[in-house]
Amino acid sequence: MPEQHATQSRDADRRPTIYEVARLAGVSHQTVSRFLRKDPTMRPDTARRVSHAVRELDYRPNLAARSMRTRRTNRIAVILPETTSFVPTRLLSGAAAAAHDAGYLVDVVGLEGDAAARAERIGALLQPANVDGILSFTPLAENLRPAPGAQRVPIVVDGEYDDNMRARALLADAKAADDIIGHLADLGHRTFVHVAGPRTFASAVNRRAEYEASVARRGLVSHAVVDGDWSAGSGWRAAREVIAGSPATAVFAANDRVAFGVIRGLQSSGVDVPGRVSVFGWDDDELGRYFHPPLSTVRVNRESQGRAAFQRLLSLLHGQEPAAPMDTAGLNHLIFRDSTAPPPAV
Amino acid sequence: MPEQHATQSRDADRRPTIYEVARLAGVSHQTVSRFLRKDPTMRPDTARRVSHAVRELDYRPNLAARSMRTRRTNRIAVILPETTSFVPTRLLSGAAAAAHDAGYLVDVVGLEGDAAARAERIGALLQPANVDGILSFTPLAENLRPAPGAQRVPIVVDGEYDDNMRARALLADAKAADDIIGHLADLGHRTFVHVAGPRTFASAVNRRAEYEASVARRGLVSHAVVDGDWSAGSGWRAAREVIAGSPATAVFAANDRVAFGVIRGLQSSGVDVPGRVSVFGWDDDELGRYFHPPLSTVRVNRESQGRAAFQRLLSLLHGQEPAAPMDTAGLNHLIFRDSTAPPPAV
DNA sequence: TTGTATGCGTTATCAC
DNA sequence: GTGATAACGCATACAA
Repeated sequence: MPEQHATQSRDADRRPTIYEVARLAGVSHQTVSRFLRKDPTMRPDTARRVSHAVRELDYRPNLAARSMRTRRTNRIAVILPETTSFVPTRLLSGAAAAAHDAGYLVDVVGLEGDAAARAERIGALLQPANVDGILSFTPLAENLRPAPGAQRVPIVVDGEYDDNMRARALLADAKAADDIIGHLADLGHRTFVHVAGPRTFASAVNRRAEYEASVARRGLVSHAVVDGDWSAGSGWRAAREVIAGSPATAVFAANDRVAFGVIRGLQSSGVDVPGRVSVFGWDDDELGRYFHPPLSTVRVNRESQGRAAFQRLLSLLHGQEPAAPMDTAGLNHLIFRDSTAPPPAV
Repeated sequence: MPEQHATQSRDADRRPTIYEVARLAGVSHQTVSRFLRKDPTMRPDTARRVSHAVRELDYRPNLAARSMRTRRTNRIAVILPETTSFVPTRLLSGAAAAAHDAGYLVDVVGLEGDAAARAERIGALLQPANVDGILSFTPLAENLRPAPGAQRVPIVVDGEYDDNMRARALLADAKAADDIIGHLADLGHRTFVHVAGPRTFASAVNRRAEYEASVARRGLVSHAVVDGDWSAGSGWRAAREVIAGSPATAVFAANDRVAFGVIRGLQSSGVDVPGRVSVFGWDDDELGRYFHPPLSTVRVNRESQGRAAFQRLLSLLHGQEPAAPMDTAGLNHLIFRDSTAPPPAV
């Protein structure tokens, strides 16, 4: 026999539903639903009664039930790169904060070590019924891309251009990378090395591409591009194995951590920084100010980059095209300190 | 008129449900449900037909519907400290990976700047109907603690002892902090300074408490405890304003980043490290190996700490008491490098 | 071994 | 302005 919602008291260990609220307020559950949806066609008096009952029972909506009916989850999934040792935390913070502000919950999904069971679970998660949108901070493998015919969940991959070649962070990144090379060239440098980040990071891939493009455009020489992994160790090794003793006089490091390793590696090889080799970092890690020498770098507002990424997703969710390319100024900002100087006189 | 699930074709832009699968496989939706739940009482032939239909339609379960019926969400919420500039990422990675392995999805919630709307949303999220458990990496304010009479969602606050005074990570932390003081005391140090982390981090609070307890136990002198914020800057300021010129000969920094600031701050004041003052860090940040001098520190496996935190939550979810205090060895490991040495001869 | 009926908590539709 | 009723997709109880 179907339980009568409004007449029978429910188990004590269960959260109240709109039926309990309705009973207490002396209205129908429907009216409670209206109240929760802030329906303006309610008599103020009724609203007050309902409101009181809601507080009295400390009612909280059941999100699953709501989502089942509305076909909206108010959730987004954020996909993180598989490198367990390095999470783009500012990006995540920014995106999560923006998502929360917009009323969205955030599911985080790591892509590390895809056990079959986890892959299946993630596959389920990324369905339209389970999540409204996907924000990825790592390039998506084919298996996660939308299936051919399937209707797709809106996806934004941070660090990839959209169909109209608009991606604020990317344009800013490209410009900054180009500016770095330009700055070093202006100082007189001709031969460069880039210590790159892992290819699972869109930012690393794009930075590397722009480095190569910029050097080529300017008729300079790229002595080498060394694969790195964001670690100081990779910078250290690049310094000792590739840079020291090479004709390169300027190094563009994928980030400050790598730059730190490069500097220390060069110093350990008796190579003066910046007397013999200049080093440029990226991220404006606070530590850079305390390095010896203080590190030239790029200040990136990753928080707002994360927020911007979510905003792009939000536009998609609203069915709008992402807004026109946003103002890119102020996102990245070059900071010149003592790790860069003119190359030694020939 | 109620739509007949099995007879009528549904909108093309909707994911298939078990009804579609059932129709294609020529069975009832119930049988499909059995298949998905891996019910062993199925005839292999039937299972094969269903399995085929599932793949054919690329069926994925609707998590909301499932959770509404089962009263389990298979989700946990992870609460992060409000400091937007610093997310305990390894902890998060470890916890998220463990959660995913156990079949749980992870919702991240930041506690930063609680606008009313966000607070409400978070309040909703943390209901039993919406999440099976809560894992917090920050001490919980009263407003988030379970209401008096309300049945509660299992909560684990990493860095807080449980009712039986068991918390693997904590015990390990306390031991390591005590070991640091012991090591420095063995070297001959008598007067100490601790540069602490922010009080919104349980780890910082506990580390500080253990520092004070250990110094007192050993009859040593704590010249000062300086409030810091995990930043190199806070270490730098502590060094120049408090440590340099003080009688302290040993500094226990809340983490490596702070330690780096302390070292550079001391050096900038003409104080030799470790000749005049020894500095001990915490975290074994890779950069510490490249510091000048290389940094003595504590290797912490934050990944496994995160995993352990989730395991404690999982025990609660299974209705078990958390297992007996786990082996604490191997979680923290002191690393002695050149930033610590005997104090200057008196 | 498989099928039928029903409820989970919410919102949408349509009466009144 | 408010109420009755029907789905949403799935899993459980029970019947066959």
